Amino acid sequence: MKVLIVEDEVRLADALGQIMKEQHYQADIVYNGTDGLSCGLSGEYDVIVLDVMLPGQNGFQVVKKLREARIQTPVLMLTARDDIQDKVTGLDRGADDYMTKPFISEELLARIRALSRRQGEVIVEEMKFGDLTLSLSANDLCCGSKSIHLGYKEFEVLKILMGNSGRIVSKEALISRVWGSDSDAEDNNVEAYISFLRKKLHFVGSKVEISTLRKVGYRLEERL
Amino acid sequence: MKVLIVEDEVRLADALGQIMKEQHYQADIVYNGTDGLSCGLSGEYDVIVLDVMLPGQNGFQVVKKLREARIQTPVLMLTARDDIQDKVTGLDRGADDYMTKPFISEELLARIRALSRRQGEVIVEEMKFGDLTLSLSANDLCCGSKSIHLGYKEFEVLKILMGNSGRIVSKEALISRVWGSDSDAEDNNVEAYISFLRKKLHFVGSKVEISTLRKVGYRLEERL
DNA sequence: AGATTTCAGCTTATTTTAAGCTTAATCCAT
DNA sequence: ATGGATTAAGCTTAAAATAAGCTGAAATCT
Repeated sequence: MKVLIVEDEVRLADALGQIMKEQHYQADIVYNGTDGLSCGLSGEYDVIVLDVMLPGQNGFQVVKKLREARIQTPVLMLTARDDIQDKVTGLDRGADDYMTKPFISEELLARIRALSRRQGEVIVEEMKFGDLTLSLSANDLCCGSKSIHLGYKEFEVLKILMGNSGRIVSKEALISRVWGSDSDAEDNNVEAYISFLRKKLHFVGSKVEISTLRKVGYRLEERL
Repeated sequence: MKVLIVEDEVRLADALGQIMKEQHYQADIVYNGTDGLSCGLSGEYDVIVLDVMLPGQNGFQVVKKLREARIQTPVLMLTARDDIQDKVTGLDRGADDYMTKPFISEELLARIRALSRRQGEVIVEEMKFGDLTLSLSANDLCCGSKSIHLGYKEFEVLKILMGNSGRIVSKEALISRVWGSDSDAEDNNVEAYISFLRKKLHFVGSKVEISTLRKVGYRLEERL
């Protein structure tokens, strides 16, 4: 079991390293966000323990970039503040769990065990809706024999729509889940992506369409 | 689903009202503890969102009095401080959940859903009256095999009429709930929408009609 | 280069407004 | 009281105004 610890307070970082050692976990310690990111990108860890407040890049930025690079290593974020906004931001950016300081080693270990277990779960490879198949690993949208690649945001938007099979998803919900709940993205950003997606749905010849409910949101529907 | 919001910061209160509106929840807003208590005592709400710091009576006093009056409506308390003592006090006095500001709408909604679920209530997807069905997710009005789309305001007006099955609803009430209590909409606006709705009721061939009570208001009635 | 954001012009749906109309209530002279 | 005149309330519509949403192209990131 390999754990990466990204924590700038040297005393705490060493204490964490010590705790890991006692469990016979192999721990690497780095003291800033940039190093954390480059180590994390190697994909060799089973769990990453990541402080939010870091010199250089903060924890949110690190986890976001890791996820953008498709690194799925479970991340446990640490923060001094018990701030819900922080928590939501962290989880939105792709963190898997969240713990406020101070904490006791038992709790840390329990959470790390839980996260590493989660790795063993089956990972869904694709989502379906109507005649569409969305490949979650390749970000490809397929319909029949045709297939087209989706960009990151196109992919995320469609994934959320498909995940809510047929239910209405508001622009606000899409903004907070794709752009981040603290972002300043405007409605038009969503509109633009909806437009891109409609073009691609048409390209692959799907019967599925994104229907608009004015002042409410969007949802997937299958034309007959 | 009816939600009572008791919050003295007008901006926040309005934002909360807006969030509720987006979910098609019916929200009443009051700005002090005393009004909160008297509305809460009516027992007509599914959830009460109650700020702790309020002019007049504070949130703790309000929830305590509600419970003393045997009102069991779930209460979600809001506070600026993340103070464990506050939390304990609130829960001791009878609050059901507790959330610190700032928070995001997703979390608020999740907690409200949890509280209303606890009540045993299922979240309604449609409303019925006579031979009419109003789809709350699609804003569609159905009668038998016919169906027609309602615009946002048409939908809101009809929803309120249906929600008061058969009772009289005044123009003022419709204005304050559909246009907003601070709006300067005139009676004629309501009349226009009533007219639009009557046309649509006729179109779908419903036996339900909107009857006028001069100088009093409107109500739904079913023709025989 | 590819992804993303921004912006402007456009289309379409919703909302407001206002004028002319209908219906109901009130008043007043018979 | 009765019934016509007067007034107020409400109804209906078309047109105007506004708002929401769409899309292509340019600009900006990465």
